Amino acid sequence: MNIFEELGEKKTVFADKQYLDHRFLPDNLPHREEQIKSIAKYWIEALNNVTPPDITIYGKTGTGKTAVAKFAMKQLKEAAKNNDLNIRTEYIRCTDYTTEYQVIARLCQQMGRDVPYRGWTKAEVINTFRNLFKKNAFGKDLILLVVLDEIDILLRNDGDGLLYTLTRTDNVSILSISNYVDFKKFIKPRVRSSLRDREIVFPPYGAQQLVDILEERSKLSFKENALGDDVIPLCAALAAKEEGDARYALDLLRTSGELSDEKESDIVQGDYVREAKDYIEHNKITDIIMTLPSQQQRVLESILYLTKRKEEITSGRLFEVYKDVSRGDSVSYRRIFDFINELEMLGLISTNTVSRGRAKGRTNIIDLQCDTTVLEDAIWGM
DNA sequence: GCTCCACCGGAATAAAAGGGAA
DNA sequence: TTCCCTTTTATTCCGGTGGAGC
Repeated sequence: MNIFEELGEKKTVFADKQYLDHRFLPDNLPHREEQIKSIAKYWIEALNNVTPPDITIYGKTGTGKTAVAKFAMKQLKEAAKNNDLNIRTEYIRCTDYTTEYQVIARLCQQMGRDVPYRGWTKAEVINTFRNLFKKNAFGKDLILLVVLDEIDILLRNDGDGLLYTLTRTDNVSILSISNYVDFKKFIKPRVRSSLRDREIVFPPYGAQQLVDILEERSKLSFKENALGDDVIPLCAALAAKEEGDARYALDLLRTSGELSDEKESDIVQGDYVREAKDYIEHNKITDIIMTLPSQQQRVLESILYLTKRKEEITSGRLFEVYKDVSRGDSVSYRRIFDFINELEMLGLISTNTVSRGRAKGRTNIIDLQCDTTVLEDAIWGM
């Protein structure tokens, strides 16, 4: 028998897993009606052939920002089609397109103009982009709504040039999505003044709200009676503790189901959820570390070494150990400073700057934020 | 040969609080 | 006790280099 067919016949608690993927866009988003309406209230201008105001969305991970934005895009596209208007919506994730050049080039490409990744000057690309709005044979003005997801990443990396360019292009409206409230500190005043944005805040989901979300999705994705009574409340409770992260809740539910299949059980048990929690945590860390550049792995290795020796990790001591580990092939302290910041952004470590007076000066105290055994497995193992 | 940009490091500036002067 | 200075490192600013697409 064919091995794929054989595996395909294995029994499962799932009806269709795809509905548990956080990228799946459901037809309705429970407990986000208000936020959708807020966006619609501004974007409706586009249907009157007026460029809508810019919008900024804040909220922690898994609070439905991306889903709501995409939902609004879809709805607007439908409405525009019905009214025969020339409205375009483009979604760009700034972790994939990390500089002004890349974003503008991507926008050109998505709107049908071929632009090379390199070779052109920034000005050429921007001109090409702006020309898209000029000639319009059909008389109707083109209005572009750009969704910039995780814009804080781009601002940190490349500055506010992109926002400057976009706000100074007629008929472009920006919807920026950020995990951090303070991302505007990266925007200089000259740009901030032209970014007259409306702000919408996404609060974390509460446990009961997460239950509603999970129940809706589980109806689509699990077979009937495949879930134990306590499974959804448990997933919701655990995710509520993780700052109301719906993505995490969905992950837990899916992984619990997968564990259940592995054990060839007909019903997902509450115990599997707890197992799933460990599994996800372990995998998350391993994934992050595997994709880390080797220099950063070395920094992490040094931190692990010092943690195991129960030494207090100051930035100076870390640099010493790092140089030792690197054996000549090391980068400067200046670089390590950046690496430490990046590791902190990833949630692997935490830092705390303290000052110890005249004799000792300032230093960073670094703490490992993940399980040492998991980290050891990831760095040494495999 | 041109451009973008990831990666890098030097130099300047900022920060905090113990130490010492008053 | 108060206040300011010193010390040491964090943090920022900025420019250089080289690989890669064109």
